[in-house]
Amino acid sequence: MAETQRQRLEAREETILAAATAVFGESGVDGARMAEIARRADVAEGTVYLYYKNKHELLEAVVDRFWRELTKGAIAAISEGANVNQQLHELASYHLQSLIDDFKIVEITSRARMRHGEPVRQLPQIREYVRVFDGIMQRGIDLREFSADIAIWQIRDVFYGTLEHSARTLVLRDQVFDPLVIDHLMRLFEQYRPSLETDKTSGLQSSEIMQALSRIETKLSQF
Amino acid sequence: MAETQRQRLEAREETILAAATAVFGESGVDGARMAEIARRADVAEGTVYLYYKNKHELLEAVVDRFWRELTKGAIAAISEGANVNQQLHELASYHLQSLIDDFKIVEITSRARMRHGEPVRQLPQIREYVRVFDGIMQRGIDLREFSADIAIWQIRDVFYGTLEHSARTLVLRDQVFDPLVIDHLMRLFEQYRPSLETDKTSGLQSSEIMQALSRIETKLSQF
Amino acid sequence: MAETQRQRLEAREETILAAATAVFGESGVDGARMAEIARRADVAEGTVYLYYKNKHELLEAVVDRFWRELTKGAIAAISEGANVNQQLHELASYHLQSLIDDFKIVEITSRARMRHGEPVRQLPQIREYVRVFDGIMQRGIDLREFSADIAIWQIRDVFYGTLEHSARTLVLRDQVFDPLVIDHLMRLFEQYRPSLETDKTSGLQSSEIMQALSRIETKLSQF
Amino acid sequence: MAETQRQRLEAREETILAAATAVFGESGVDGARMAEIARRADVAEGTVYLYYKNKHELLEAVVDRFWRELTKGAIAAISEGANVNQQLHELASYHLQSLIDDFKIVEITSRARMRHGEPVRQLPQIREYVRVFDGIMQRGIDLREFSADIAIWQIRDVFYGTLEHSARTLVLRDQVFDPLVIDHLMRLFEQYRPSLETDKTSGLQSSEIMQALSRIETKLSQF
DNA sequence: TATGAATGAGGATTCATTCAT
DNA sequence: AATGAATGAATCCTCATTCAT
Repeated sequence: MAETQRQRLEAREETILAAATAVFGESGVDGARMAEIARRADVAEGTVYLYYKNKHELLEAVVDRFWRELTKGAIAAISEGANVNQQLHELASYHLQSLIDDFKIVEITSRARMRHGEPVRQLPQIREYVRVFDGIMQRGIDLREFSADIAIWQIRDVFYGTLEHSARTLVLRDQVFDPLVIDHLMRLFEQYRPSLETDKTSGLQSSEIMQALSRIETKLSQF
Repeated sequence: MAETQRQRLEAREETILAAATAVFGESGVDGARMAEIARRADVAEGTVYLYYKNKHELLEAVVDRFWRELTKGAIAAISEGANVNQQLHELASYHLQSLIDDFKIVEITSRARMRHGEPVRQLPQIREYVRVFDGIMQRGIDLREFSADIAIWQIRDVFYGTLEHSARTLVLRDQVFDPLVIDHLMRLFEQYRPSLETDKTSGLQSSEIMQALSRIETKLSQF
Repeated sequence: MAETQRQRLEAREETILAAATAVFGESGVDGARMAEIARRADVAEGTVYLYYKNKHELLEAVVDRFWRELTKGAIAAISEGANVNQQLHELASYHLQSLIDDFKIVEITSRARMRHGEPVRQLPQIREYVRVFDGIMQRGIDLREFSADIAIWQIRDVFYGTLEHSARTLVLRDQVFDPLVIDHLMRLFEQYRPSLETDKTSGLQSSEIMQALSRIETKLSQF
Repeated sequence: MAETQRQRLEAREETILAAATAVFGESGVDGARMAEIARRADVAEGTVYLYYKNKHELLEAVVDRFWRELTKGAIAAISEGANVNQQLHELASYHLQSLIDDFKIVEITSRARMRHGEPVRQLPQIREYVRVFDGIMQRGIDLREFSADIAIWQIRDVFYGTLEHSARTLVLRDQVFDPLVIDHLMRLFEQYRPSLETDKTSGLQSSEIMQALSRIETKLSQF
């Protein structure tokens, strides 16, 4: 009984959060109406305030949930056994698709960072999400797939920056996911690989090619 | 006399625009109060409406001016005689610094794109600004400093995306211009240089092989 | 309970409507302030908008109610069994008194007819009110108390026109109901009674001759 | 020169008045914009205030002019030598047509009567206009064309009330001048004629018929 | 006398939040 | 816990009027 009761509450909270996410996404922070959120969640206006103190806290919850879900999805999207390159490819694809789907929420995120008009450094959920990328990169370095002297934070800016900008471009043009974007980005990452002597002398036996082939094998082994 | 009169009007319009830019930048579109803008421009509220029909048109004017000025500044920042690499370096530095200074206006730009709630494809001023980058890249290709087979739009996403993301990171951490960001970005662009001699000797160029492999991977990932 | 709740809402709506009627009556449409209406109804400004979408809809409701009540009152004022003359007398008295009491609302009525700046032909409530007069007149014709060849719409203009003009005159002079006005109007209506016996004996009825002459005059005046 | 100067000023005043009349007529008192009036008069906004202290005084001037012109027109419309009936016919026709043309100004008249929110008894210009009707009626009494025991003010209410109401009806239905309205009204006035013995005994030799014939003769003599 | 840019008070309307039921 | 009617502060915009030129 108590269990059922609690479950009902949690389900309702989730319903409200989903409705809020949709409305914030469609109308932006200031365009979103608490009444509309309540209507979509099929609860009374006052009920929303039983779960969230005010509009800003609801926004925070929406943003929080969004990045948590994004993190969960990212982890799920990555093939555990795959090599670093493959994983980056998967993460990039997942990120680009997510941005295309929910660009508005990402834009809104900066608003949730505000506390009394002053910006808060960084949301912990985003830190968590970023950690997925960082983990892959670090593993790449550990596995000598990436040079040890790269600065992950710089590459991170390239990775997420490029994907965000690409997503915005695509969304503005009503276009959908474009694999070329991912391919181009991944090719860029070749630069971060450690330079091997063999690389420079031979044309075909380069490690790049070997790596690409290994990724393809990995992929094939998944069927 | 008539000249003086007109100049006074233009000066006043500029004052209002500057005040609006500041207030929009500090408070965002919906947070900005017309009364505050008027106060800062030291005019009556009604006066603002003599120059701009409503808040949204004022916003459009602000955004328009911002990108126009940005374009002017970018062109001025680029050394005409310099080589392509140097020009890109200059543009990147200028762009990063501008973003750090006026990040909010960039964020706000998307709001100015709205017409009757519906988004407009692209603002002509931004197209103009982007053309500066495209021009340099095209010149790079023409001068054989870049491979002829690169897609400028993809590189553009990397360039602007990385700088925007870096700027946001820096701003969030209250940091200032970091030359490392530029250096890293420029090193990344080495990749777009034409293949080296060794590549040209082997019948099948490694980059072509890489591209073919990439296409295969893409295809595979779609299953 | 639910009954009580609904009653409370209806009572409140009525209170607002009454307050609005008073304020519109005193200050005219544009002179009326929503804040003043709310104050008189003893509700918050926002509350008015829960019941009426905007000022114009409130005005429409006020006008609608006025004419409905007028119709109700007119029907109540007429002695059902009385002869046509008596009924007309009662209606005229009731109408004159109503106009003296609420002249401003009648004047305002034309404003409620506006939709998007364009006038609407006729309000259904007024049509309903006018039907009371038309009914009596028709009954008078049926009962041979009035000639069959009268045009009700013309007599209607005389009836309401005279009463309205008289009411305006009285109100302007701060005077009250004057039974002379009614008596005079009723005496005028004698004219619409069927021709007397003497008329019926002559082959060509004098009224017919008069009508023919009148048509000739009309024709002549058009040159 | 001084003459020319004064004429120029008077012409300008007249232009402004004409523009104001048009705008007040189209948009009503509160709907009328001083800027629009100035625009139509082809003067600057401030110039209007050189001629009229404020909007209300301009309104008063407009109404004043309207009724003055109406009086002038009415006097011109009446055939000096004609008999009373004919003159009433002419006045009624002129009044109905004027109302159809400028109904809005008549409605607006009541607004010009306001002084500090309190209504003023009656405008002198209207008194003047009404005198035209009264004069004809008095002459009718003097010439024994009307009974001596009628009350002119009561008949006046019938006359103007009927015409105003008819005009409103016609305007609302987008119709034009309808001679039937005048005919009906004039026939109603037969009632005010002194009752003659001969009237009641003979069917055809009634004074009414004679009078109508005399009106026709009058009319014909005008060609 | 004429101009028209500038003023700023005023008002309709919205909507986040509260609270009696 | 849930409701939704009520609140009223807050804000964009209009426009009659003024006044420096």
